[in-house]
Amino acid sequence: MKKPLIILTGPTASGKTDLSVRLAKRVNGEIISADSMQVYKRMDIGTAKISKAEMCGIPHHLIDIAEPWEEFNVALFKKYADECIDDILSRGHIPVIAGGTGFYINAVLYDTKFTEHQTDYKLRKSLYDYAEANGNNALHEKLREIDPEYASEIHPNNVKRIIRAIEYRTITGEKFSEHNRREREKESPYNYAYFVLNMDRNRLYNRIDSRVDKMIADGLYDEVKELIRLGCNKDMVSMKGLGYKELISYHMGSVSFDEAVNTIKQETRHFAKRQLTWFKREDNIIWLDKDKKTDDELLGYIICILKEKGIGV
RNA sequence: GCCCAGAUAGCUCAGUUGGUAGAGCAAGGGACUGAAAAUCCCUGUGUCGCUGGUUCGAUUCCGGCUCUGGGCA
Repeated sequence: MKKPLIILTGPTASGKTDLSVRLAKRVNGEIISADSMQVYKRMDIGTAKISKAEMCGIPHHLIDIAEPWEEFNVALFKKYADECIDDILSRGHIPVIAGGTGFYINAVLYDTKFTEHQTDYKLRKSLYDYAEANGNNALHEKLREIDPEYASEIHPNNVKRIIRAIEYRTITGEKFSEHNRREREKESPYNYAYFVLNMDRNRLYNRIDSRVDKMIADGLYDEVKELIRLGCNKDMVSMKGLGYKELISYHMGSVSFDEAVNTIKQETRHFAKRQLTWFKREDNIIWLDKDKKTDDELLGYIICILKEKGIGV
């Protein structure tokens, strides 16, 4: 008997948070956030983090679990999420994954196996320097020597990925392509329903623009200044978040305030598009069209599907 | 009113010594398995302002017109 799991996601600003709370209430569920930025404390405004009041008493997990200067990644997320799911099920509730990081969702949904090892920053740096000095193609060649399969899949300019593949091979002795193929073949251990919110592109973009304006009005810059005061800098993963990196640039004087805000809007629109690309290639997605249905109707539709699949309810 | 400079892809512009055009950005599409709000890849036909003329052929040269900047009165 597979464990039940509900996933509710969608591009940024599509209205996930609201609907997820209503859904959790309805099915006696608890929410696990799958959001690579909401895991960080002190980053509330820029990540559109849900407030205590908005939670309406529904337990939310994996929010505010790391400091912005701490390391966080998909492997840690997967470990914590697994623990949360077991805990929630053991108490007789249904786990509801809500959040926009498709990569994190997949890790849990397909039970991706992450080996026990630490990131090798020294190796990463030396490989990065190698690419700087000899060109991306030279680094790509290095990968081809140890893992020709992955090398032919990955573009020579995708230095970050190439470095990871070399790092993986160096640390584990296994080819990255082997690992990927093995994990891709996996079937989900869950009896799941994977819902993705979507709406007209222009409407989504307008919502993004006005949400960014609201973040600014709500004091996003003060939040960023406080993070800088605490020692955060642009090289930290947390500070690569939308809204943070741009306002750090403004704070350092490299762009005007208006330019920074416009860049946040632009980059967030690009991000939403990338999220949709991710969801589109997933199997078994159930699309929720916000243009054609109200949230009440969508909720009814979701419940209907959950009943069919025998999940909760 | 006169003079000058523009008018080319959604935007900013390049270009064609006359053979119907191309960059950046935007937009669209895609990849992704320990940085993922990251990283990376692919996609450029548009009455070349309108209208006459020269020419085998004009977006390109010439004239007129319209509009937009700037200058002079």
